[in-house]
Amino acid sequence: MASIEDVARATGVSTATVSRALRGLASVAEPTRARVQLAAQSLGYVPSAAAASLASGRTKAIGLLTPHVSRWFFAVCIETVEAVLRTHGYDVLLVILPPGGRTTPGPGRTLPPSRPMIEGDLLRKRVDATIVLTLPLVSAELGVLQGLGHEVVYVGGSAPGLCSFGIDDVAVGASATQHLVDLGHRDITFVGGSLSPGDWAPPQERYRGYQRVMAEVGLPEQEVVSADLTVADGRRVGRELLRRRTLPPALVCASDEVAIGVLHELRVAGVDVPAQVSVIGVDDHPHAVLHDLTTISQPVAEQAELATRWLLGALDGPKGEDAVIRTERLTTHLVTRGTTTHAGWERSHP
Amino acid sequence: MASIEDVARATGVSTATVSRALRGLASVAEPTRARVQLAAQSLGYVPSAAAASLASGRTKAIGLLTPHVSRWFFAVCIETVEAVLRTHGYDVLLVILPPGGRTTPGPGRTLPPSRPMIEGDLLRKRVDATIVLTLPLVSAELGVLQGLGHEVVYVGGSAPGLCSFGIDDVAVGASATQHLVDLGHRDITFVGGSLSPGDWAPPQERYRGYQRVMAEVGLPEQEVVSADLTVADGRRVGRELLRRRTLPPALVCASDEVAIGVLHELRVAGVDVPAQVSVIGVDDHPHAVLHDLTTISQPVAEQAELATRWLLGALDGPKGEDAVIRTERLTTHLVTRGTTTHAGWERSHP
DNA sequence: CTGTTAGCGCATTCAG
DNA sequence: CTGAATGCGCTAACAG
Repeated sequence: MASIEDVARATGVSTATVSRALRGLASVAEPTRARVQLAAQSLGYVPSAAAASLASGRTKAIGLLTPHVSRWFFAVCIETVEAVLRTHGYDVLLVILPPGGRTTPGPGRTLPPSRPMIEGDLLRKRVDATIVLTLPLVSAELGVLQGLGHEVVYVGGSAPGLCSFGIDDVAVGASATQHLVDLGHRDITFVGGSLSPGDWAPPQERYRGYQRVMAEVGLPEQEVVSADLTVADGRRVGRELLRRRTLPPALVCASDEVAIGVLHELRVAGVDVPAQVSVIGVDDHPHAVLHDLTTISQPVAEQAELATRWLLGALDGPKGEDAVIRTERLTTHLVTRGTTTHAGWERSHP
Repeated sequence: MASIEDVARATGVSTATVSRALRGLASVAEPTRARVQLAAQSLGYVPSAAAASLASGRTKAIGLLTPHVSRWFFAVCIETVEAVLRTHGYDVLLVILPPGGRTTPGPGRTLPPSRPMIEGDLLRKRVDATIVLTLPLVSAELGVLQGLGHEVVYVGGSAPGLCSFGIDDVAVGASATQHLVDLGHRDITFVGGSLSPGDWAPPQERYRGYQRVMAEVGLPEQEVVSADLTVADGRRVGRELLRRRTLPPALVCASDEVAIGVLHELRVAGVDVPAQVSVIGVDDHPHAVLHDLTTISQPVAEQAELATRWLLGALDGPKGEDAVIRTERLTTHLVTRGTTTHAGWERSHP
C-alpha cells in the first residue's frame, strides 16, 4: 500500500510535487514529472480517493439515480452516462429507487418513509453532482434534490426547477394519437396511464397529449387503461381487452413494452392486427421492429449524453452563477410499421 | 454543512461520542444517543464519507464490474446486487467494461491498452470489494482482480481463482443440444460462438457443451456460426442462413436474444419454425415466451443475490482466513415451447 | 518550478 | 459509558 510519501521519497521530491505531477498540473518540470510517474508506477502507487476528497472537497464521483435498470430506456441511459463520465475521470455511484408504491396511495404523493432521507444522505458529500433518470419525483423529493448543494440534471423529460434534457412527452402522446386520427380512427383508447394524475411522469404526460388531440378533433375520450410500462403488464392488459364484448379498434400505448405485451396476447388470440385493432407505441425499442410495431421514436442515448456533458461543463464552469434552468427537448418522430392501419380497413377488405 | 463537531457542541458531548452514537455502537447510553440523533437531525448533519473512509479504512462502497447494462442478464444482476447492497448500507460503484475488441485480435488475449490499468486504479482504495458480472476476463485481468487486495466475487459462471456463483454453462449447452438430439435431430448447428476459443466466457462454454454431446452421440459437428448475443446480431445470422442453399434444420443458440433475432428473420422469410427449423435458446428471457421460444432457463437474480450475500458475509467475517475458493453452480432447466420439434416433422406432416 | 505548512472530518486508540 | 488526543493520505495555500 504505497502512499504518496513513498513516491516522494523514492523520487527525492516533496509530496506536493508528486501530487501535482501525477495530476498533470502544468507547473511541474517535465523531467520531474517523468521521474515521479516512473516511481509511482513501479511502487504500484494508487492515490487514495478518500484522502483526495477530504483534502480537495471534490469526490470525482457522480450519483446516478434511476428507477429501473432492466428497462431499455434506462439501461441505455446508464450505459451512456457511465461511458461519458468515465472518460472524464468520474466514477458513477448507482442508486436505484424503484418507484413502486409511490403512486399508489392517497393523493399520489406518499412515499415509503425511508426514501427521501436515503436520497439526501446518500448523495450529499459522496458525489459532486447527480443525474436523475426519469424518476417520477414528488415535490418533497424535488426539494431534497435541490437542497443537495450540488448540480442536478434530469434526463428523459423535464422536472420543475431542474435542468433537464429529454423529450416532450405531451407532444409524443399527441403525435401517436394524431397518427391514429389521421388514419380515420375515432374510437381511440390510451393504455398505460397511471392512477395518479398529479404526477408528471412520462405516462401521464403522454396521456395529456392524447387528451389534447382528442379534444382538438372533437373525439370522445375513452376510459384510460392503466398499466405498468412492461411487457408483462401489457400482456395482462391484452387479456383484459380480449374479455370485453368488443375490442377497442385503436390503442395508443404509453411505451413499446406495453404495446408488445398487448400485441402478443391479441395475436395469440387470433385477433388480426392491424385489421381489427391498430396499435402504436412509444420509444422505438430494439424489439419493436420484431413485432412490426408502429411507434414514436426517441433519441435515448443523445438525451443522456447531452445531460452528462452539460453537467461536466457545469462542474468546470462558474459555480452557481448560471442559475438559468436549462430545459432542452429533443425531437421525436413517427416510425410507421405494420400495426396501424386505416379505420374500417377490415370491412373494406375481402 | 454541519460537521460532527457542530453536533457535538449542540449536544454537549465529544465528537467521539457523536460518532459512536450515530453509528449505533453499543457503548453509548440510550439517552445520550437520543440527544445526539436529535441534534444531528435538526442540524441536517450528514457524515462525510471521505473522512470516514480515511479514518476507518473502509469505504462502504462496492465495485460492480459489468460488460453490459442493456442486456437482460446483466440488468437483472445489477438491480439485484444494488438492492441487496443498499439495504446493508453499501454504495455501488458501477463500472462498465464493454468487452468489445477484446476477443477479436490475435490469440484472443489482447486488450485495449488502457483497460487493465483502469481496473486496478479504479477499484483499489475506492471500494471494499468487487463483484464481477460474467465478464470474459483474460488472465492478465484475473491477476489484476486478485491483486486488488480485497474480496472479489464472480457472478454468472466461474472464473479461475475467484469465488463464483453461477450456472454450469457447459451443462447448459449440453442440455440444449441434448434436447434436439432427443427429438431425433442429427444435423445440429451452434449459433453464437465467438472466434476466440481460448476464452472461457459463457458462449464458449456453452459451445463446449454442444461439442461434448455431439461427440457422445456420434454426430458430426456443424460449423459454428459466430454471433454477438444480441437480437441485432441474431437477425444478421438469420439473414445469412437464409442465403444458404439449404437451411440448417436445428439450431442451438447461445442466448435467447440471438435466438429471437434468428427466429424473426426466418419467420419473416416464411420459414416454418419448427417444421423446417428447430430453434432453442438459453436464458428464458422475459421475451422468450412472446416468440414461443424453447430455452434453458437460468436463475439470474438468485445468482446475483447469493454472490452479494456471500460477499457481505466475507466482509464481516474472518479476514483472509477462508482462502477456500467457493464455486457454486445453480441449476437450470429446459423450458419446452413451440420452436423445437421432431426431426423430419415436416415430411410426416400434411 | 518546488518545498513547507496546514488542515480536510472523521474513527480510533487510550485514559478515565 | 465518555473525553482527549492522534493520524488516516492527500491537496491547497503560501513561500521561496
